[in-house]
Amino acid sequence: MARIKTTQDISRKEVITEAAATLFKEKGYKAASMRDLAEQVGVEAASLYNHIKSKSELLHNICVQVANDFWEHIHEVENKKCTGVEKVEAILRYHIREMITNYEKVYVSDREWKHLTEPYLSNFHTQRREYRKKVASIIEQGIHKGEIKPIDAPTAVLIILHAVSGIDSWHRSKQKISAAELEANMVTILIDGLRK
Amino acid sequence: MARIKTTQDISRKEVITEAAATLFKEKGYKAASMRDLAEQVGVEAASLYNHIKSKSELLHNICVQVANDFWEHIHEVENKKCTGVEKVEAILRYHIREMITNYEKVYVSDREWKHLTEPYLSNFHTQRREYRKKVASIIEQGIHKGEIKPIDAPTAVLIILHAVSGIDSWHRSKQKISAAELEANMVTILIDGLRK
DNA sequence: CTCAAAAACTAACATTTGTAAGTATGTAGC
DNA sequence: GCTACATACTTACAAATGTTAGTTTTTGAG
Repeated sequence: MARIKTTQDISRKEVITEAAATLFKEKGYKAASMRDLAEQVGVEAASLYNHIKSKSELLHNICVQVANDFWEHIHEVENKKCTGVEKVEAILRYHIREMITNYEKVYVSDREWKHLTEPYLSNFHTQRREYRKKVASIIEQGIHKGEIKPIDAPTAVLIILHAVSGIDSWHRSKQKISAAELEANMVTILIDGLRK
Repeated sequence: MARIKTTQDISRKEVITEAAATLFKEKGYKAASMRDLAEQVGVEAASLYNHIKSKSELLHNICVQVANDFWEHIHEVENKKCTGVEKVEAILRYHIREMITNYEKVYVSDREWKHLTEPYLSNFHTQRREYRKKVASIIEQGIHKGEIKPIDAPTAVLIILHAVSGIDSWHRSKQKISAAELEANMVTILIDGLRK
């Protein structure tokens, strides 16, 4: 009888969730079946239900975990004593690093959250909007202080956050530059684009 | 008996394709059912098959149409006599405008092409890669001529193209700035970020 | 070794899916 | 009005899906 491999640190539920993230990223939430997922962890589909409640719970857990990480981080940034540009740069760098180290989950949270069920869908949506407002507000402060060009803040947010999701292509790229170089390049282009 | 509304210029197949684009954008290709689509055009699901061959043909048509538009445009740009920065700006502006005027189809082509079937999937994938190479090559020329900062060109491409897909948020935004302002802001941030 | 708990299995289910076959209805030219 | 064609409808089906129920196997503590 096949068993889901675990270590002391990582529960079977976590193993399943990790595999789900990879699968959801590759095929999309809807196209990924529980039988696919079961095969990935080396077990029959029904066996998964000894560890999880439902498919949608998997997506939910992924999205919540990612959302909380970003939520926590932006609060730290808000309380920092530094310039607006520096704050934006810190946020950007965090997004880049998360997208590199935590790829599958961040990707899934970003592209598949539409398939969350209520009330989690509304919660997620709201938190996402709030997050963007926070970033926009930091940018606006920077504009007022003359550090940042007089641009439309929501547009800047949109550019920065979506640009990061392009790291997807970097992951798939054969001859890739290092993660550090990638980060440096992205910061150069985007932060210089903002700076006055 | 309900009938699909048409004008002289637009065939029933086109009506269905437009509705499909909207539906695929909202729910995702996999989650959008033919019964959903049928309801949208005011007809029974099976009736759609008098006009189309299959669900996947709809996605295929959408993706091909969008891909061809961009493909054609970049060839025009390549043959233009102007600086590299101007070429990149032209490409960026085209992307922005397409994302604004041709929203649903461009969005679907961008996010749902993974669900294309072979051999169309491979073709699309290849063309997409070639397209990005072309843009990267334009940027590299600009770097050599000293118009553009010495950055990693593929990274710049990734940023620009993905930033545009953020226009999605702009469409959903309640109190949006005008399309012209949006374009101006995006060009300011991104092109200034590239320029030396 | 024993035994309870954990984790796997098999079998089955109700739905939903894309689509085919056959039939009815609407429409346009004669 | 008649005919032919386009377009719709009804019915049906096979495959795939998420999930439950019930059973067997494995594991680890005493």
